Amino acid sequence: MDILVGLNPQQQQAVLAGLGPVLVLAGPGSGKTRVLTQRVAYLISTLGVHPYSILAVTFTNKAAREMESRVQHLLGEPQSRGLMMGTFHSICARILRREASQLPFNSNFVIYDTDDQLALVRQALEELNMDDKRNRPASIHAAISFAKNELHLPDDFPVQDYRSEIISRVYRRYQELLLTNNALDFDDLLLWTVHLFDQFPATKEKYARLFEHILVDEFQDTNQAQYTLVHQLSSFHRNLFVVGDIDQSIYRWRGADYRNVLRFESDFPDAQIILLEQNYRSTQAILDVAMAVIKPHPHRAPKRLFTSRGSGEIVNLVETTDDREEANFVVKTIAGMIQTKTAKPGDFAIMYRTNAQSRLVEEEFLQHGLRYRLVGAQRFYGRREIKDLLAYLRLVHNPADELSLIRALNTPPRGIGNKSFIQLKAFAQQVKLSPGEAILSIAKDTQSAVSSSFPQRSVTAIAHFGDLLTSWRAKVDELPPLQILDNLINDINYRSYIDDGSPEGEDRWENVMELRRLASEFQQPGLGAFLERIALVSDQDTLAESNDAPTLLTLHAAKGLEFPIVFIIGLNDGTLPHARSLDDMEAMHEERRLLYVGITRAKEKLYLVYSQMRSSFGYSEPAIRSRFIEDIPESLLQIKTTDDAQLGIGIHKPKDNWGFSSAKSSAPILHNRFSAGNRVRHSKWGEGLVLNSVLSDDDEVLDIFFESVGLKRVAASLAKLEILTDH
DNA sequence: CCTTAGTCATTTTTT
DNA sequence: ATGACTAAGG
Repeated sequence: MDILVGLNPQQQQAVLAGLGPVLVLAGPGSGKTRVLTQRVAYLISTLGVHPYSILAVTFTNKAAREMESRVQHLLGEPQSRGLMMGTFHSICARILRREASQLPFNSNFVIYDTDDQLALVRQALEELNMDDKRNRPASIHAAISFAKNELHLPDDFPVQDYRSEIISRVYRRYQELLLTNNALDFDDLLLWTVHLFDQFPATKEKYARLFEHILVDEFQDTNQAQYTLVHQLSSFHRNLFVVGDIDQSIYRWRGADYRNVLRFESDFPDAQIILLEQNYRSTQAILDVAMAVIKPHPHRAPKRLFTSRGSGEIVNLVETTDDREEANFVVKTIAGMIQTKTAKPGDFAIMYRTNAQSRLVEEEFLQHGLRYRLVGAQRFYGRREIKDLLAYLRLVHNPADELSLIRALNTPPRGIGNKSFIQLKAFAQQVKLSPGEAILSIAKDTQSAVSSSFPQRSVTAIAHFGDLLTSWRAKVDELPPLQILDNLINDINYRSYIDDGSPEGEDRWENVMELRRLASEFQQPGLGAFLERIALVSDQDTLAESNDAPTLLTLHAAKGLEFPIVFIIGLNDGTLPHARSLDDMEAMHEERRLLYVGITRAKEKLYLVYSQMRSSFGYSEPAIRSRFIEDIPESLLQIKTTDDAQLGIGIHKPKDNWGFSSAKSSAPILHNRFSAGNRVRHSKWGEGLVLNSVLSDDDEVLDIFFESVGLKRVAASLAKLEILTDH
């Protein structure tokens, strides 16, 4: 049977495991994706299971798509049609749309992102006359989210003290607000689905009978709600196949509980347990470091990792002077290896603890004129122009969405301000409609609004907006998302609003074009699928398909991926482990696991990098190297310093008396355009005095003292500088 | 109603 | 250092 070709005995055992519960404990790089894929193929082709009777839960939607295409490839074309695959969140969204008639929202619900969720918490606080300074919205929201993941509804939210009383009341109001907006937050998707199955046993039974086989990846990162859901869905057939690795559990902070793996063993005492220990990804040198890092972790089942890939190159531990130099080291090293053809640009990954750390590295890439790809959904969807247009689309899809209405109503400005909106809300309440629906009714019949003490001017403006909304909605079931998007971009003249001809304006328009490209992937009429995809994109989903450039990503986003050459930067106490976990044992253990995940992403080469100084909030402070480094025996490491001559890729830099390093080493190709003593004018910062000018790579780096902002370091090619005096 | 200057908080990690 | 939010002016 060619489904088993190339699998080791343990992998085969997993693929062929019989009916009933199965727990696969899979170390990093042990081929668990292959096992999952081949098992699905095996179920369909050999056991004759219908694809639509199989539910496979993956950690990202991208992983689901990949698995689907691999299964298809194994089986030959159409046999895999109907497979239910996706993340917990996207699967729940599908179920909820189908079953919305039994629930207090309709199937056009929108999924609120983090910003919307916070806005709603703020609104709840305000309505309850609570101070949002004393009660931080973010922390209240975290508490609500935590409660939801533990399946606590407002009614059974445990109230023990003053703070939980506050949270309980905000939670209750927050939940009401979501429903009036016909909106769900991320946690609701899980919560409502569990609730649905609880309240309507017949519905639960329908799905439990449907899914003969359920497969769950990354089981160590499920939370209480997801665990319950898996139980409900597998309650009929009990064919539950879960794959996980406690050592790789990194989402405790969002409610995940690796003890679900242990709970599985006790809840299903008859479960077959299969251990995958052979690693097919990394060299032994990398695995040894990984095991040294994870070894001190308490209460873990000791797992041996072994590889047949040979010992490989020793792992590098690199000390740099500060974080700027850290970034410089990484990019220089990469540039060097690309130049000497030691590696391809797509072979590299740079991993860090916090998103903020990407910036210095990005700047360094820019300086070197190298392309890179950045993993992170927030960066794109957080942009103003994207949020604007999505607000319009969501409103067209679901007029009850008040948050989107507020955003769309006055972008671009059309004379409907706060006052008019308050009047609108009052009017809407009178006629028992949501504000969005009220606008539609005003467009139809201006008189009703005028008569209820609305100034004529705002009625006209609102009616105009209502006409637009009505016209878009009229075609929403006929046109694909791209058409709807284009229509509204035209109708509101959006380009002239955001693109003023400046470079920033062009960037904004570029982003709109990117959104159009995303929309064009959806051919079917209707906005539901498109909006849902956007709401539930994971960071990994944004990873561009073409991998011909180094990848920048957080350690969290790196989960499940692999790269030939990996740099893990910022290995300093306070960064990794993060300062926020210093006083929490469990959190500290999770930081260790996070580093373990990062290390085990590497196939050939690994660089662990830290620096003596780190800057945060703009100030540079001394830092000590990560405590986790101390757990690695020195014999496993090649220790380097960037002022070490042996490194020799031009990282060595003499220090000038400002404490800045200046790279005079590279042969100057250009001439200095500026010199110390020049007075210059900068478009934003005004006049300044050049203190120092240094040629670096193919640019001129200037230290300038501006009257307005003080000392700045700029690249002459980027900052448009005008010389005021000549010597 | 929209622009601007000043204040302030912000740094985990993400569906 | 940067950006988001608030209060005052056009």
